[in-house]
Amino acid sequence: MARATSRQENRAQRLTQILDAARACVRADGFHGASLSRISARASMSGGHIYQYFETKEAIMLALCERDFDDFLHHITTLEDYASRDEDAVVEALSNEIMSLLSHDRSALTLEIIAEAGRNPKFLDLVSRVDDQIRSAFRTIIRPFLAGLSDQDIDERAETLLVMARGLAVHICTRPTSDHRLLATTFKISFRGALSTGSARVERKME
Amino acid sequence: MARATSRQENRAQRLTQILDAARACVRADGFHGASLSRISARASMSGGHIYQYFETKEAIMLALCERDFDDFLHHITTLEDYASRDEDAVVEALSNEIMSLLSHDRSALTLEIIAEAGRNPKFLDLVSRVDDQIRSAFRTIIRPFLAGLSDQDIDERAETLLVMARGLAVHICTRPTSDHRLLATTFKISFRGALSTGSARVERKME
Amino acid sequence: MARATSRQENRAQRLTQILDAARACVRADGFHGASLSRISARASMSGGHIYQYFETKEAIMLALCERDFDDFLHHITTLEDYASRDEDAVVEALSNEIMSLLSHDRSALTLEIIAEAGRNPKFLDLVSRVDDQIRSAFRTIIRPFLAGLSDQDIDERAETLLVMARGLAVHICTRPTSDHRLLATTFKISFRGALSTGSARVERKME
Amino acid sequence: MARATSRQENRAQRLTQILDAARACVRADGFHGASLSRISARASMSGGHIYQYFETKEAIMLALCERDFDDFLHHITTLEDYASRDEDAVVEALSNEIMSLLSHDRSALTLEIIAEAGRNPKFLDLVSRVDDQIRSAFRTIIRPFLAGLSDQDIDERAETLLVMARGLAVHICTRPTSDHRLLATTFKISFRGALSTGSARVERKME
DNA sequence: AATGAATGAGCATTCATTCAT
DNA sequence: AATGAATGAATGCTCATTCAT
Repeated sequence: MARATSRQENRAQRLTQILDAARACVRADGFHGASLSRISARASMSGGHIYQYFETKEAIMLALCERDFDDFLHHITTLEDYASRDEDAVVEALSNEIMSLLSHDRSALTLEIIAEAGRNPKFLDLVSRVDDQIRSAFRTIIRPFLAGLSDQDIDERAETLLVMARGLAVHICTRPTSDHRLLATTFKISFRGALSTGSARVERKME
Repeated sequence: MARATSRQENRAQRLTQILDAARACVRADGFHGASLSRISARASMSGGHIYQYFETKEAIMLALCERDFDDFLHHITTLEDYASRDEDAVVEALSNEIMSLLSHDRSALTLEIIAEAGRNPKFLDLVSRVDDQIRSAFRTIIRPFLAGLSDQDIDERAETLLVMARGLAVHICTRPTSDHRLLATTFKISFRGALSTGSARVERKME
Repeated sequence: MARATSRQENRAQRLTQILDAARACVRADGFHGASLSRISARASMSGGHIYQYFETKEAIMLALCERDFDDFLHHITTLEDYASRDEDAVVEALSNEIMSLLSHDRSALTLEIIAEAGRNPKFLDLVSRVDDQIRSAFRTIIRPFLAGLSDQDIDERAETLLVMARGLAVHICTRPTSDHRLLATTFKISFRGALSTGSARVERKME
Repeated sequence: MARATSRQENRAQRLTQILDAARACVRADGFHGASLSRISARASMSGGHIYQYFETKEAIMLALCERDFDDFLHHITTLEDYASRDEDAVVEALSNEIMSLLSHDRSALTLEIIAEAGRNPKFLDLVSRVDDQIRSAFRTIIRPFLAGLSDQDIDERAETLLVMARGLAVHICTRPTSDHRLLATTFKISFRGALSTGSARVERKME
């Protein structure tokens, strides 16, 4: 039993080693630029050994994304608790949470994934699944403040926040020196727009 | 003289050939995956010949991005004419313009560039320059509607629109089947938020 | 004692497991293509464990061939009983026996071995030993019908049958849909030629 | 024109270089054992350069076989001239021709191909095409001597010679020291059997 | 007896780039 | 201006084998 446990632990640790190394390499060289020989060197393993844990390089990348997304989603779902607070508090808290989730490290990986998703359906699936959950969380959070609106209206507003979150990830990577507070503020501005019932006018004009 | 002109024209045509081919290859395989042998085949030129126009593969990619960005900026600057219209008209018109600029084709290329910019300063420079111009255009457009606000306030709102534009590019690639009208609406919602002077409250809370 | 027996039995069973798995893998992928990891998977053993039964992959292959050849030879030697029958009966019976020994399965393996024997003396030894025994059996069978001929003459005729048997193995593999009855007939035609004393003329011309 | 010619010549020479090197490597290590790095070294070319002439290693091997087979077939078809000679002369001449075509070198390659054909349809096609032509040549040669026999009878006899030819190739590889005269004799013995009309008895007994 | 972790060399193939023509 | 021959390093991946447990 102790033996088996230690083996499983060892295996889990190896997986972590590989994914950590892969993450660092992807950050340095991108998905395609990250080579298995460099990943294995960074993981302090022989090249061949990695293939006892992952069947292909793509599998490593997918696992890496999944791990990252799982972590992200775990935090996202806790946001739903904000649904019961008052508007200003929610805007404030959610914006800060979003910003803290969007570390430079994670954002860079996210952009790699998104670029890859344009060509590889496996990655697109991953992205879609995360999108769905984020959208759903946002919907839950904003619905109480938009009592009179239709489901479609609420969906549009949730989508707005999702678009902003994606845009923030881009910004964090392309403007590495930019002020986080400024970025948080842009999210709040959009958030206010999304919570404003007055903007129903927009819809009317549209149709 | 006629000879010289024709030479220059020939050269310009070759450049176009190469960049068009490179663009198609990048869309199919990404920056890293696009190989010079495939680019040269698509451009109907020999592999070696390309090196009389570009020193490295990276130079091709940079030129490709520059060409795309120039085209984008040319359209963006024309947007500044909207500055004189009334609010609803501007929201409506600008949103539609943005959406039409963000073709799937261009968005996909933009994401490649952005991902690359995360680790290659030459690409980051390119992206930053475009960002600056877009931001500036947005500022010009929204300023008339936000008469009493400080420059910083206006900057925040312009930045919001820029973030949204980037987020929309992401969305267009990762949700290829999604409704363009929905995406346009999300931009409008943010836009309304950015034009709302009431959201000054947000700022007060922040500091 | 019982323990020892069971140990030996266990070992024998393991050997069989390995060789059966190796055979299946060789058939699927050839000598070179058959990998130890696939063999061990098919044998339901760990990769490392196999090395307690065989020192190298080559040793497995040699053992596999030996086992197959032993089985083949066991059948071949029983053919010598035909020596006492009348000519037509022997031609008929021996041809059928040969055909039934040359299953597609065995023939495919034989061809692998023969190709390997061309460059690996260990396999060549194996093949030579089997050849010798087949030749000897054929000699015993045909001698009664060729009373007046010299040993050399009889050797030539036995060799003829051996060549035909090898050729049939090739044919069975390269013409998988071909009629077994046709192949049996070709053997009979050669057999008749080998039993015909008239063909002594041929020899005379030769020298 | 001179330029173009020299280029084509250069290319043809390179192809020959590669195929010669491949042939030597296959003889030494077999189809799968022959590595491209060794082939390219033997051909005095860089590894990558070979891929401007052949798309895959398999393509090299197929081209190698085709070249060998073409040469073989070119000789085989000249055999049909024997059809007009008298029986003894034909037996003598054809047997010697066959033996001279079956050099050790070619036979070894043939065995590789045959073993491979069991798994790879592309090689099987190659072998089948050659088989068909050899069979056809044999048929043309023996028909004049078997005037009264049915087409099926003649087919059986032609097939007999084909089986012998294949068996001889095997023998030449597995008994490298064996006497070529002995092997020629075995072919003659079968040949006599195939030309004997008396063996019609065989057929009668068979059914 | 049995596992499977671990290695490092080797594989076929592709690549950006250079150069003689 | 234009070709495509040529290079050699690098890629993802598989292999036979060893070893600690």
